[in-house]
Amino acid sequence: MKDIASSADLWPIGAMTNAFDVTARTLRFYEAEELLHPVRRGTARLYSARDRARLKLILRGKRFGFSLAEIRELLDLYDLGDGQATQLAATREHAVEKLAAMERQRAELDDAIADLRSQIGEIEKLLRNKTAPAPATLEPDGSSR
Amino acid sequence: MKDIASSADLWPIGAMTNAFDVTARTLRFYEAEELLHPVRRGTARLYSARDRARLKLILRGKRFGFSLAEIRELLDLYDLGDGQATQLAATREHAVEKLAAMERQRAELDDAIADLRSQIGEIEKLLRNKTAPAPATLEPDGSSR
DNA sequence: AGTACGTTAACGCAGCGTAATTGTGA
DNA sequence: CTCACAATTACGCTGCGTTAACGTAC
Repeated sequence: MKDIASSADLWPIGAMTNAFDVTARTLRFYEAEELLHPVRRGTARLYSARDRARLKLILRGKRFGFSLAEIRELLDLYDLGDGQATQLAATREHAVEKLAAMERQRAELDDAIADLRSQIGEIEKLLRNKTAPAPATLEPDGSSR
Repeated sequence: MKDIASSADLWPIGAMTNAFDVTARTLRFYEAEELLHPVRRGTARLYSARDRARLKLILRGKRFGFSLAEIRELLDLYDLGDGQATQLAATREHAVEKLAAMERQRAELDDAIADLRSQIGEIEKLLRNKTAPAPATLEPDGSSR
């Protein structure tokens, strides 16, 4: 019998470092932190498509400032356990909370973006009529919104 | 002559710590990091409305994970210098880049939010028909989109 | 006006806690 | 390559001892 199953899309650590531009050391570190769970063939690590998907999420999470702890929590939400209803319900709760937090974060980011946009507008205004005195920036108490 | 001008909305450090819930130590630290530039009366720090607006931006920036270095850059964009046209144009360039970066960040956050939403959908599907085996999560290569 | 006293804050530099690697020697 | 553990680096403060300036009360 051909042994197709054993090479079923499992990547060794070197392939991972090439594909994702992380060091092997870091992959082992993530494993120690329980973010990844490659299977072993003997002592060598083999990463499945699922591991690769998880790594992708990890790296994305890092890019916008989530800590590894937060990322682990997120990943756990994606790992539906054995499907016990109560367990699932708890996971759903947790996910909904996390979602709300992320949406708040996006709202703040939107505010910051809007502020920066209007600041660019101010700069361009100054550039157009290069004579006006135009002192103020940052309104005293831009306040609520 | 009444000395109205001297009390022109300048807050001592204690007022700041109360209003913003930061320690005096932290305010001094931010000053050392050139994020704030309170004026001095003698040796005492006095914070203007502009300083307060900046602090507000600093705290918001922190809330969504910007480093102090990034925040300082942002603040600098809000500080239009003496209005030299070339200088202004450079500032505008910089601001536009920063804006693009923030928009990329928001796009990634949107992706993460969408992923989490759909994951919640999956969980709820499982909760509805509590019999299905339903193994998979995290598509092998969710990829480009 | 002078002065005592309590509060508030300045200074400065070492140290701390966490997070995320990274190095090392086997 | 593996493992376990120590060391490092970056960040963001934080503690603390000491001194100085104020503000009100007498």
